[in-house]
Amino acid sequence: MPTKTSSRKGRVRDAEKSKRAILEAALAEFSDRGHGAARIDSIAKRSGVSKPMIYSYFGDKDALYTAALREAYVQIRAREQHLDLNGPPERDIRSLVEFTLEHFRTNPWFISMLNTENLRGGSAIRAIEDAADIQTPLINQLRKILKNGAEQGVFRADVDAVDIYITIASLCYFPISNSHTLQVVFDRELNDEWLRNHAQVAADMVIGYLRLGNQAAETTNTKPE
Amino acid sequence: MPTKTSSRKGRVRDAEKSKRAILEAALAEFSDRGHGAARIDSIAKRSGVSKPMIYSYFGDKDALYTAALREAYVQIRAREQHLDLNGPPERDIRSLVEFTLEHFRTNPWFISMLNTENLRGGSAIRAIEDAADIQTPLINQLRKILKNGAEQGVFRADVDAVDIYITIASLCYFPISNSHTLQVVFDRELNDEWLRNHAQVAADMVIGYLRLGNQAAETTNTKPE
Amino acid sequence: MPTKTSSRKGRVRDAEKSKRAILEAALAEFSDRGHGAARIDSIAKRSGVSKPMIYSYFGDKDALYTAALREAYVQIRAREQHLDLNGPPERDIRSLVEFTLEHFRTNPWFISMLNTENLRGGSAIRAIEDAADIQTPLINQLRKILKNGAEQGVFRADVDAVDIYITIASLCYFPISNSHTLQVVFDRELNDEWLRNHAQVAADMVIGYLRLGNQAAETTNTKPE
Amino acid sequence: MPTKTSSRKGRVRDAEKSKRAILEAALAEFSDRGHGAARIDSIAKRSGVSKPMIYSYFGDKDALYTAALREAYVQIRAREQHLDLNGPPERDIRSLVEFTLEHFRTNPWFISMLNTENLRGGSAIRAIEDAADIQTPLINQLRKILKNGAEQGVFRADVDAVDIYITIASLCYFPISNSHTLQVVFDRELNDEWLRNHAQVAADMVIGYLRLGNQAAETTNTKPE
DNA sequence: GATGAATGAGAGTTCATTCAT
DNA sequence: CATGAATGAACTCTCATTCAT
Repeated sequence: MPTKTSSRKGRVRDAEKSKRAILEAALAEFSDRGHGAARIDSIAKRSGVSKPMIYSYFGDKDALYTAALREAYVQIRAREQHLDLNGPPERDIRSLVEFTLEHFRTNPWFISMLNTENLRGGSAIRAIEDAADIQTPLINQLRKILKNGAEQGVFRADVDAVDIYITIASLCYFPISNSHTLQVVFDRELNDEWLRNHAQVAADMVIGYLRLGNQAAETTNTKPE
Repeated sequence: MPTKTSSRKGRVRDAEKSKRAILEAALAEFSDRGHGAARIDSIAKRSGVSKPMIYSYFGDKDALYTAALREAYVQIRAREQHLDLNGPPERDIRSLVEFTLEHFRTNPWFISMLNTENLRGGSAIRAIEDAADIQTPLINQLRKILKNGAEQGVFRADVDAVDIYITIASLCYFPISNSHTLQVVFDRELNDEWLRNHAQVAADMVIGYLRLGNQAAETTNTKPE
Repeated sequence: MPTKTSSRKGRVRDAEKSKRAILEAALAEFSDRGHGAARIDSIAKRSGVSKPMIYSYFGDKDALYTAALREAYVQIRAREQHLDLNGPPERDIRSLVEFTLEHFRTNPWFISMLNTENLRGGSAIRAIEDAADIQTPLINQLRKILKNGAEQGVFRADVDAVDIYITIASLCYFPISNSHTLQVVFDRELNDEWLRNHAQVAADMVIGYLRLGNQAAETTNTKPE
Repeated sequence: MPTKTSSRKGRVRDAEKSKRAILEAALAEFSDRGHGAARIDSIAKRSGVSKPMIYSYFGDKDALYTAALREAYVQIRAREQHLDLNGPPERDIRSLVEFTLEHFRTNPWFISMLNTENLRGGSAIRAIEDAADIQTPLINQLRKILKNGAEQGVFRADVDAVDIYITIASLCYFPISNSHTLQVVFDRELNDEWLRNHAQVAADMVIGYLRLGNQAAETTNTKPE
């Protein structure tokens, strides 16, 4: 990684630096405005790099969008690396839920990118070769917690980490991703306080479900006669 | 192509018919492709109405989009009218969750519209005057169930219907709205079977949370010291 | 063919008229500058029709180019309709040669289009469905003359009209199509006088070849031992 | 990739080598794609020389094109040097025609360059100072043959070598340069066999014209009364 | 009132050419 | 010198919107 100093006038002449600048600008632009409304011109301005460089480095708008989507996962993963949970299992689940919600709350561009991509049918994520490798580390943390909980006899053992992660993500993602419509339709402010409280509700739900002896779950997980 | 009558009432009905056709075409187009990629031309073709008519009836693209968003709520509300729950509260919650998930699964255009609108910052939904009035009837059903449950002593009484509805919606919405990315990142198919099972898990969670004597909730709903 | 009168300001609002204007402008532009250097903007200006109409009517630049190429053949064919030869066969051949050269000389855009197309590998002409139908009427005239000549015993009977036409076209086309390079390389002006004389030389050559009893031709048409 | 020597001569030779590489790449590119579609980038890649070098050596695209056009003549002249005819005049004319057609057939880039240049109006060829000096040696061969033929009494003496050369070139050039359109319009394959036969027809025509006592020529080479 | 015809404004993309190391 | 990095200018093509019959 050669750290060439940048020349006067802001023109970089350092391919790696320019690529990074473009990628970050693209991520910002695509998450701000979505794929359709994003403008290559705007990405050029945001990044301080001219349009032809963007095309030279990334190909076309779709390829740049795909790269930005990948970058969204890469960045979110990096931010998740700091989490390390070592408390009692129930405590850890609660922390994980809190972290997840806070994570989404403070990185709304990630939600934007995911929503944009899902609206577009997932073609870009499917084009990312290492997409499965890129999956959030949260899932690994969760796996560990569930294992510990089961070994300690506080959690049931018949649950799948991915399934549980999806419920946690659901509870943390939706109120943020859909806050605009929810606030208008329910005439209620989903502010930080509400979200903090919601995290506790979500944690309660998940923990309640994970506990052993939750007879409701056991009897109803199969369709009632 | 019904012969246009020249009577005043005939004209009026024709205008209404055109408006409806446009609205439905717009809803289809906007939910299919999002706001940015939606084409007025395509809406004209889908509806069989000429573009100038569209402009004369609705103003411009944004206004048409707003009307289509409103129409999305109106249609989804209509589809929800059929639900009427009268069983025991826990059973009713489960049915409500099942219905909600099924509802989202079979009306993906609604999810598309909501995601599109939230990505755009909610300006359109805020421009809909009667947005609060068109809120989903599900919330009313839920209110009734919670009241019954509390009166019958099976549910706690300190919960808010909107809050609970949001958790239900979260659990039912996210795995569908984000299915493309989830499937790739977790390399797992979120097919109908998975969703059916997920509905049970979601119901278990919500019911577990609503039950009286849920100690986890009691001890953790307040911030830890 | 509705001949709607044009409105003020030159805006035509007559699809057929606009199409014709575009086609003629395109033919002029493509023959003036070749495919690569032709500008849609310029065609818009030449035709008095806006760019979007061009795209709406013809698709894209390549399709427009193909249409212009076809138009070149159509127009040249129309101009050739006037020729009707009824003299003695030798006289008719000479007239045909003179006409052909004059034809190329006064319609240089046709040569430009053909050269452009051949440089491009012929993809457009192959895309024209009725290209074979469009072939120059000169060939039919020639066929008639050759038949008469053979019947009257002045021409040999073993020649093919297409082959002969190609030699006539060669002799008439090349000195015009390549006049720029020829003039510089041979430092000689290929002006109208030269061309007029050249037509006689060409006619002499062809007639000489067609005559019966041309022993040289007979003995050499097969490779010598 | 020969190690560059640091000696003066080595440098010079490297520069020459680069120039040659560029010239050949440019000739290939310009004849492959025409002036408009030729890419400096592609020439850089083909030649293995960087773009700034190309500009430093040749100036700009047009200058490079001009140099490539000159190179085309130089190369074609070199290839023509091998021809040396010493047979009887009629035989030599036939050989010259055969050689010319074969020459065009096997060096289609030359035809491409000439057509491109003529489409562009000849500005580049006029800018080549020594263009008249690089004229094809074929003309000199022809001059010699005509002189011999006249002296031996087999050819008329009143013909001009350039004029005759142009007719020969016409007959050999056109069926190759225009093969794409001819094949489609006449639905006939102008393959190597056809071309071989065509060379004999062409030779017959020219020889017939050159022979003494060609009465048709005598009576018609002057304007008819 | 209804619509085919029309376009201004702007988007993505390309390429000859130059900069700066 | 030699070259990877960079861009201004221009081109093709699109689309929301309006005109004129």
